[in-house]
Amino acid sequence: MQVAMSGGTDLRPRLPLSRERVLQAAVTIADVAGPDAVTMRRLAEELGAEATSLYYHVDNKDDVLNGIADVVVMEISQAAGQVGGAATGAGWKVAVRRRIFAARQVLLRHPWAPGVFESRSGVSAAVLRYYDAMIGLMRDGGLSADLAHHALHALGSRALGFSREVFGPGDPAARDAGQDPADFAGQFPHLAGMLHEVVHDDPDTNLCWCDNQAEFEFGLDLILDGLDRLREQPRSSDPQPG
Amino acid sequence: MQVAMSGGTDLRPRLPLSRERVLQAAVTIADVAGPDAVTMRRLAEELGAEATSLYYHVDNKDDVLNGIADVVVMEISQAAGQVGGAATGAGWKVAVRRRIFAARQVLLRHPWAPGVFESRSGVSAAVLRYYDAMIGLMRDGGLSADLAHHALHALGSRALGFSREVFGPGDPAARDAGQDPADFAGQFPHLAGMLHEVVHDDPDTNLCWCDNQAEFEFGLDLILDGLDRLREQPRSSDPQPG
DNA sequence: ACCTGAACACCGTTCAAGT
DNA sequence: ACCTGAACACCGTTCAAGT
Repeated sequence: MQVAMSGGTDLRPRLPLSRERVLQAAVTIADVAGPDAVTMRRLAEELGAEATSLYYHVDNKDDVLNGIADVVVMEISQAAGQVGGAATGAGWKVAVRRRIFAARQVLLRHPWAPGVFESRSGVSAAVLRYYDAMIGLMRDGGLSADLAHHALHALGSRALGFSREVFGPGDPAARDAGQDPADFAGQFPHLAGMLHEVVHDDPDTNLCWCDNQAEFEFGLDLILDGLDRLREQPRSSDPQPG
Repeated sequence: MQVAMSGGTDLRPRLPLSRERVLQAAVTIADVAGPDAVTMRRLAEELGAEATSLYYHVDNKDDVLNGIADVVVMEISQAAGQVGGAATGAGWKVAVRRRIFAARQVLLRHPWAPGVFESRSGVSAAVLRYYDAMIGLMRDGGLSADLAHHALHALGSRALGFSREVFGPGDPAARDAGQDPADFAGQFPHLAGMLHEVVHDDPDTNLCWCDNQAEFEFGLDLILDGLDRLREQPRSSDPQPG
């Protein structure tokens, strides 16, 4: 029950550090200031300690990033585990869909997480657990082991609730400054034509003129429907080379 | 026709720097030493100059990364432009497929490029040009503007020839060291069961036991086939909110 | 066992100064 | 116009030393 009694500026009792506290602080920093703000020094400051003290509780910065990725994955697993249980037959699709949307919901709170996921190499036990449950749903729904395996690859990051968008975020049409916007239709005729027909002033639209949630659903359903079709009429699910 | 005449260690004529030379050097460094090796100091060393000199030709490091991303995108556009021209009707699918595989071929030479793409925000003219051509193929094939738009989102990074894999690269099943491999089947029963049925000792297999090229094709065809079906029998291609 | 301070090698970037 | 040198603020990480 030790309390810092130094009559200085630090009023907080200074809980002892721990791996969990370090990771939690890192998640908070990423949430409020973005992933680049997660530095060992900033982390230490947030915890009222010195940067070098962190190395007693974590291996290095890479360990911190792996750690916060896992924190989010476990949040995702927990949220996904709370949606309705498995269903048999065609119900596998809605069960998987629900889990994926639950995952997506978690990522809204941690928009930096996809970038950190993609910067990691290898796979943690937390991710394996998440995929294990998803495979279970698919197998219960009647997908073969082969098809479930292909399914995970086809879904890719969508299984975890996100997909990298082709446009942005960022300036919609021009990173190159010296570009004449009036010339847009001349330089990109098909793109301009498409946008002209597609644009709808939706409030949920982002900088790329698109409703990300709707596009995520479209792509996800395209894949899930395709998998369901293969479930019903399996063909050579192992593509021949050549 | 100036040549450095200093009788020092530097024998090379020292071409003057230029944005193009800087970007080319950056691509080379990334190719041989990975993207993290692309630092302003290393870049300068490679060019026989000082780090601070680079700032006369590029804005900052972000500009360098945007630049090398565009170099690769332009390589991709050129390779994709050399495959067979457009086809009408159902031929759109094979035309798009060929372009995407051409893109993928380029990325084999620059395996760091996907990571850099994903770290960029906004979209360059080079990317817009690439997508413009792809939209043209789709519209010629009979896809509506709306469907072509959804298609780009659904393809996501696959349009540029890559997809982020769920597993690795890296240690296949365990980033967490303290894990008993004998317990694998106990902790991840569905995963273990799936792998048991799926594993085939293919030489083209990577660390995740999977043939990345075959999985890429599977996922790509799933999406393209789904889109082609929507082309033939369009339904409400604009998903209703709620 | 847990934390600190000093120190090291390495970043990106600026700016006045050189040619 | 083009390049350099010194300098600054900031990294991740080590290690001997403190309690």
